[in-house]
Amino acid sequence: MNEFTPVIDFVSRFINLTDDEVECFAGLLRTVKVKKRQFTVQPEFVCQHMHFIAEGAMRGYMVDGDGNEHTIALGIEGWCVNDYNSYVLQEPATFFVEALEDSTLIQLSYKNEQLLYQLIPKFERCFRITAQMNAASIQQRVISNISMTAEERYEEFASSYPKLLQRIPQYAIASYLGFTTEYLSKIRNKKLKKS
Amino acid sequence: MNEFTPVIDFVSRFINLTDDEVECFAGLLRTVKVKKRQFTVQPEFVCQHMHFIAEGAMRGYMVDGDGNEHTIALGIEGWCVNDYNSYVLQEPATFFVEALEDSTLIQLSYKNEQLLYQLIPKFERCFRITAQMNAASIQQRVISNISMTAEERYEEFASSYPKLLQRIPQYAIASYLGFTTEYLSKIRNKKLKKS
DNA sequence: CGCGACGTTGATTTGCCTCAACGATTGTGG
DNA sequence: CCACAATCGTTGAGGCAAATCAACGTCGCG
Repeated sequence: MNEFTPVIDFVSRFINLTDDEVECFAGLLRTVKVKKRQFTVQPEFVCQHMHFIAEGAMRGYMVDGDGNEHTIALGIEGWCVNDYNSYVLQEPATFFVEALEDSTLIQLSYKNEQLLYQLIPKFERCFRITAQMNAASIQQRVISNISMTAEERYEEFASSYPKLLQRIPQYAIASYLGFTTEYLSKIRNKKLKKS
Repeated sequence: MNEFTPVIDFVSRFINLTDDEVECFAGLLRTVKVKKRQFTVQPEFVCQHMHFIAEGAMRGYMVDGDGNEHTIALGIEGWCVNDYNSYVLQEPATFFVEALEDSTLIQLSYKNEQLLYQLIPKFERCFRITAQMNAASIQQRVISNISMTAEERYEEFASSYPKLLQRIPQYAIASYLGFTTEYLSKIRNKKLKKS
């Protein structure tokens, strides 16, 4: 039981690790604390680390030509929020990742990830499975975006992620679901009247 | 050079295989031919295979409560179209995958994929990389959906996938981009007048 | 040939955006 | 510790992008 327990528990859902392997893995990790509003990823900079959220909440978003923000990803404890394109291909990032609260992150550098595959090859398996599950869940989001109205997407979000609904600010949820904060406000208002 | 060359070339972009390994891999593959309008995936049935398109075109789509079709994925030679959720988790599928043309597919069964990981562990790496790239590209689609207008999405699609624009029927493209065929028709009309 | 699949066009409607103004809350410097 | 600003959410009026509905032309195919 140590600072890295959350990640080790997560990984253990996909592969079994010996005590030695756990120690080796932990040796490649680092804990970092970030303050609310601090960035872990910024456009133009190559994303050097995966950040597993041990405590706190993060948000990934882009800013379009009209200055509108669009939330690409949201996450709390147990999730990773990252510009995968940038990290995987080691190219400059195209969007921001920002802390919504003071947070504790467990970071694995790109270099150490490559080292990890050499030292303990079964981690390829672990990250294959998580990447596949991740792809599947993003595909779900595409389906929601193209097939549901704003109100339906809000309903789905509210029932799928009640915890996020409480903790994440409205503007982040609205831009995640693809509409404006004003419209979100109207949806909520409408719901209240119904019940 | 044989029937499986397209897949082997694809895989070789990510990992190096010896001749023995190529032979072993090929032993786990099968070629199937499907006719236009034939399904390779259907709701309620667990998706048992990955299908690499050697020749032809495929389309994944769902039908919503109002009977409207929504295209989730499109693919031609060199792509895979699948219900990843169903395949990865071995759960019943939630949408259809259908041939848009008479097609030749190279299939790898779920069982054989697991076997492959035991026989040649570096395939974990290959599928990790493809899954990560897949996740990154679906994430791009989410960004387009939430940040661009219908017309802009059509423009982006047309310039990114000129080949698909020629080969894929309009109704499939429209429902892929998240609008109606009528509206797509109007966008095209407008473009013609401009030039 | 005749039917079904596919695309087009026009009239009307609507879901959601834009803009603007206004409380409530949080944070910050004097 | 208060004043003032910034952040965040709400409300309303008006506008536009895209949907809906309906009718029609065209092609390919059984």
